[in-house]
Amino acid sequence: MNFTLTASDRCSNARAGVLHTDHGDIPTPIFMPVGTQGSVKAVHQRELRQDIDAKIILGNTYHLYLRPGLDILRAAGGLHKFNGWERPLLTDSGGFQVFSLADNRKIKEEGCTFRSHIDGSKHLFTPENVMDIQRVIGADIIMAFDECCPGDADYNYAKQSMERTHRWLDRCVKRFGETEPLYGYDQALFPIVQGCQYRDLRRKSAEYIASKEALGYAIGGLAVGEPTEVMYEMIEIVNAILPTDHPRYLMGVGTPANLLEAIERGVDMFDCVMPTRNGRNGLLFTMNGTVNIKNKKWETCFEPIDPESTAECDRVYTFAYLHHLIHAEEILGLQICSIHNLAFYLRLVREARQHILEGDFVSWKNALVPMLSRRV
RNA sequence: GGGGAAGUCGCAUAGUGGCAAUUGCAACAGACUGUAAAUCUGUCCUCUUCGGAGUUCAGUGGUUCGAGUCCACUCUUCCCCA
Repeated sequence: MNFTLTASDRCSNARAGVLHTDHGDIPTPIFMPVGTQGSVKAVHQRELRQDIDAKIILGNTYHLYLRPGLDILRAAGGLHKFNGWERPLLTDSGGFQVFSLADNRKIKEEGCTFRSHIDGSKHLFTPENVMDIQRVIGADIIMAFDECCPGDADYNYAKQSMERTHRWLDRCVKRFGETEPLYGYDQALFPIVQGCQYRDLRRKSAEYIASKEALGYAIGGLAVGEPTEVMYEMIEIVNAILPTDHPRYLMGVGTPANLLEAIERGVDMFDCVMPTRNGRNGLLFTMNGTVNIKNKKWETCFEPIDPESTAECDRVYTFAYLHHLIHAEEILGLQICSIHNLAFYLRLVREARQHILEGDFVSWKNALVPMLSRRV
């Protein structure tokens, strides 16, 4: 795997590039739809390819390890074969579940013990076995096992957590180096910057992570409760330290405006459940702002959802019809909302890339951000 | 014609002397950021300065300190027998 930096914006830290993998090229900046359990919820692979043109999607180590389990994934020949997705895949390590399943886990130096949310059984995740599990899943990009620290953690906890994440990283790198891909194509390990909302910790973490000479670098532990401005500041601090010739991946972010602000600050890759989850909950992202399709005002709006969209459903179906489907709890409604939002996110990063190449990214972004944050 | 049962805030329900009144649905809003989420929260008689205030349980009248609840009559609906 390698990264080509195609263009750097003169007025900001925004960049355009291409990430080459054995499953195909990924133009950056890029948004990666989240497919936790080997499926992007409510969206067919056909739609991901044709309507949305997703270049890479995520899977999750914790969820796939619990179900279907490693025996099945190994027998299938890895996740690409199992779910029929022949483009690149990235797996998160379970570090986010250390945060989101806080009531069901215990962190120790060795690793983290989880109680399964499915059947209550106990499992131990260590940096070593998380590398082994991600070898079996077989994503093109795999993530270091970290702790995603809560946004309101105090300084001492954030420091301890960060230092432990660094020690875990060393063990991840060691194990990763001692093992081979199982299915005949390369895998890259991305380390993750932590440090919560503390400037000196973020700097320290970025320096430590940068010293690992990885193929890409991730920024974790943001958008977990801290103010948006703090998040932007942390991105600036970290990206000033991370090498420029490798992709930077901002984990779990965010709103359309968050994406553009982070791109301006030099981020290349994003993933977030927001387009799919909020879509299933009736929220549409558009160039004019957010639409709550459940609201009565859409009952009689017979305009197509988005005539400019790459997704056929956006051109064919109207707001009124979608309003009806969501109220009637028809599954098709969830599908249309999810496809629309993902197509919108991919269009947003595609346009961002185009404007970086054309050299007018900042003015384009500054005009668009206030629109994106409105409520329609 | 005779006998029986029942009418509660859109619908359906709870309530057997202290009640602006239970619960579900519907409706109307809001939240959601490396997915334990097709989930969760709020409002849902009227007004409100969010402290409260005012009118309610088919209708009318009565008993009672106090009635959705007890009594009388009226109206309406359903069931059974002719």
